[in-house]
Amino acid sequence: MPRKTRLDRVMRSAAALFAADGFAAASVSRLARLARVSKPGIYYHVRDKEELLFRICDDSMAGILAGARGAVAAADEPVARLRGVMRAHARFHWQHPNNLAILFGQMAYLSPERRRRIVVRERAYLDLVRGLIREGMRRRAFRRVDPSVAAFALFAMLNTLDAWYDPRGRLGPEALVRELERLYLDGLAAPGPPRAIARSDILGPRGRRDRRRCLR
Amino acid sequence: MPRKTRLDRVMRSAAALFAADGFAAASVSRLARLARVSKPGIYYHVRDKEELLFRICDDSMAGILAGARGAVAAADEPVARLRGVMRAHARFHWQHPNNLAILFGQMAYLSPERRRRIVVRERAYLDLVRGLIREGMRRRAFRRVDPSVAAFALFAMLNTLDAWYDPRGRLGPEALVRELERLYLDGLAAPGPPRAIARSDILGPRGRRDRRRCLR
DNA sequence: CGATGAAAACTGACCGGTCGGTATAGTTTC
DNA sequence: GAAACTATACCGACCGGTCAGTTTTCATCG
Repeated sequence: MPRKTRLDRVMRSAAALFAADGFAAASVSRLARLARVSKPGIYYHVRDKEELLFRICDDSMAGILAGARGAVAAADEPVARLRGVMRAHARFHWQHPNNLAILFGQMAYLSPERRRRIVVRERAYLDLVRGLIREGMRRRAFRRVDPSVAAFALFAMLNTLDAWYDPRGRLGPEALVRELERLYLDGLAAPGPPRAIARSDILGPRGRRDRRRCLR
Repeated sequence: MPRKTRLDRVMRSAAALFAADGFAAASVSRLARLARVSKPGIYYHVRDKEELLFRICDDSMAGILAGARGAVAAADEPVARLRGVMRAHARFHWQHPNNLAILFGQMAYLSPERRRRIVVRERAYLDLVRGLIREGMRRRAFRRVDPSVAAFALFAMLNTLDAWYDPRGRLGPEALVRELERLYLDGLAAPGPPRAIARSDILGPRGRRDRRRCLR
């Protein structure tokens, strides 16, 4: 009955429905039923079905961008800043489980003009991360990589989380994001000169429990 | 007029259409027009629209799996094998630009039974890569990571290539895949003890042209 | 070799149903 | 009394899929 609640309920249901069925396959009638609103009641707030999608994408990009900017402001070292950005991105995903999937997978259904408005914000996010990587390279904290490729690889990892990660599984959200940080920053290959004797070989075997830590 | 050409043309057009419009938004009439076939001519070969999607997914998974197994057989070291798998995956993507996007983004539209058949093959691919990572860890070629997370991160990078990589752009396919290999294996962070002097600092500045190579 | 006939490959027209969206008229809420 | 709805009925467009009938293919036979 309060003004905002109705539209909010519609938007929330729309996010769930679009994420589950895809924008094209989701029907407004089903959305109305799901949100316990009449169909004209939806069109009272919204010009067309596409506007629902646009609002979801727009709000999501705004939230992600705000999170990233906050993370950058909260640290002054490139590695810490990038870690913060990754955590903020992941946190947004836990809090809005549907939105990233929609943003990543359904944005193509927006009209060119509306899509352009999202792409602008997306570009800003990309530029922020690329700039972070470039700054890290300047400060010798990062290896020389292609900043664009590195940024896209990061987004790929984070944006597809919902496709394969189950928060109720073996790894909790914090453990997962730590694992991703390590993987992205340190890579998969063992450290040390490629063909030389690895440090761990010299140090000899240890207890299994903290193998991980000693290789850090 | 040869038997196979017609169905092949339909399948090829279907892959293009599904990738461009999404499975739900792609109509069989448009597909028929695109493939220069009548609509019943499509249903002569195929029970329903969904079977088109199933065939694309099934063929794609078979191709990717075969490529990965070939790459494993062609090398005997974990790093080389993983590189081979990454290259085979990327090569499949260049050769069938639509298929990975469909496999990754449209598979949800399959019926449960058909989807299960794809998931089984997908699981085989995942297990292959996870096994590769585990073997590499045993041989001390890889750091101690969570094999599942590492495998999914790899797939995320490779499967979303089409969303942001333009083969006609600055980086050619070979250069890109090399960059991804380096990023995935060596990570973003600069090597060496975190707070010690980096080797490049001792060696002093060099010409810009081969900065990259000297850090390898 | 050419005729042939049946199976295979294919087509134009059409169907029931659902879609996004609207019109109208009435009801609740502040 | 305006804003925020609901109920209902409806629209034209297009959807996936089917049917009855036509063309093409091709092994077989004279």
